[in-house]
Amino acid sequence: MTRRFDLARFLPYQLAYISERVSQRLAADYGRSHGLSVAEWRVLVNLQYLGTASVRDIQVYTNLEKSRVSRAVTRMESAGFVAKRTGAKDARLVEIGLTRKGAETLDAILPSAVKVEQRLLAGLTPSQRACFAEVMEHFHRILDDDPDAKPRYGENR
Amino acid sequence: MTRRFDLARFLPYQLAYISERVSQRLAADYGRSHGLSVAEWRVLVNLQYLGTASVRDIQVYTNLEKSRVSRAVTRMESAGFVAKRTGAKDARLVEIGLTRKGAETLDAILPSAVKVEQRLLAGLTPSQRACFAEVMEHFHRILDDDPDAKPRYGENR
DNA sequence: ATAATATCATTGCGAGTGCAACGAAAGTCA
DNA sequence: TGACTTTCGTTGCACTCGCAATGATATTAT
Repeated sequence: MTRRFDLARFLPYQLAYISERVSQRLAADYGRSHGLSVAEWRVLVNLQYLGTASVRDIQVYTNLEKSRVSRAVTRMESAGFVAKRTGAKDARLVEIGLTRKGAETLDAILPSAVKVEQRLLAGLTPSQRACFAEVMEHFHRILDDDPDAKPRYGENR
Repeated sequence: MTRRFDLARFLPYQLAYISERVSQRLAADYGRSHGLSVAEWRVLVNLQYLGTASVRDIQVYTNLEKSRVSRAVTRMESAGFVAKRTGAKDARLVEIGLTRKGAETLDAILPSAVKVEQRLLAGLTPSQRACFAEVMEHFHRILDDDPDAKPRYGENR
């Protein structure tokens, strides 16, 4: 019989919990006001960052399943946030870009998202922030060396 | 037009990413060997910790939707991991407990889960661990004070 | 050039999830 | 006691997700 195991002290659970709590807080802003899901939010942000991108580009950068990206893009196209067209140079790719409406929506959302992040980080000393970043990076490196963990960026590449 | 926004540097994304990566690594163990989902894993662990519990107890402790708990319990009952019976003192409650098979399964899984956690924490200095814990607690406190965030424990209580 | 292989995006399917509604069982209060 | 309210667990519904299979296009090798 394994010793008593307290989920609340279990690192993976702690990470999942804080992550979910922060994520929900964020969604309270962009979900309520514009009906966006997490996947859609990430796609939107990625498009602002890259300008134009294929499904695969977005998949790698946002760390979402490609089918999830594909569907998010489809939904957002119906909603008028993004425009899709077949790749000019490579017809397998899809060139996805923000519409004016998509850009405006993002501009309306981003400030509050950034504010949430700032509130979370405010009150932390520089050394605390640095330490936190170190630890996160440490976790990633451990997983990088673990053959049973998913590679750091996307499923491939 | 908001300034270029790099998702990779965005704290909520970083938290979601590390959480998901760790979670998947964990599921690689208990999912592959025993076909458990995250919800089922949490329920199992909780039952070992509490001995016997109601759906509500589990919901609060594991931070899962009550319907999610209810269904996880149903699935695990079919699988023979847990036993349900109507509450003796309060007939609204359900008394849920591990079966021998459930306990044995958990004992088979727990060590590898603990090892994953230990590998993640190994190599961190005591001050790094302390700092990390501080920062996590800090995030929670910020959210505790945020009316738009979900309360820290469950939806109520 | 042509056949074999690889890459990209979409979709069908089964399963899981959140939300709201519901029924059953306490609890409350006059 | 009897009406009203609250708590607990389940379920219907619509939706999303992951995975594998598919079709289309490019790339590579013979």
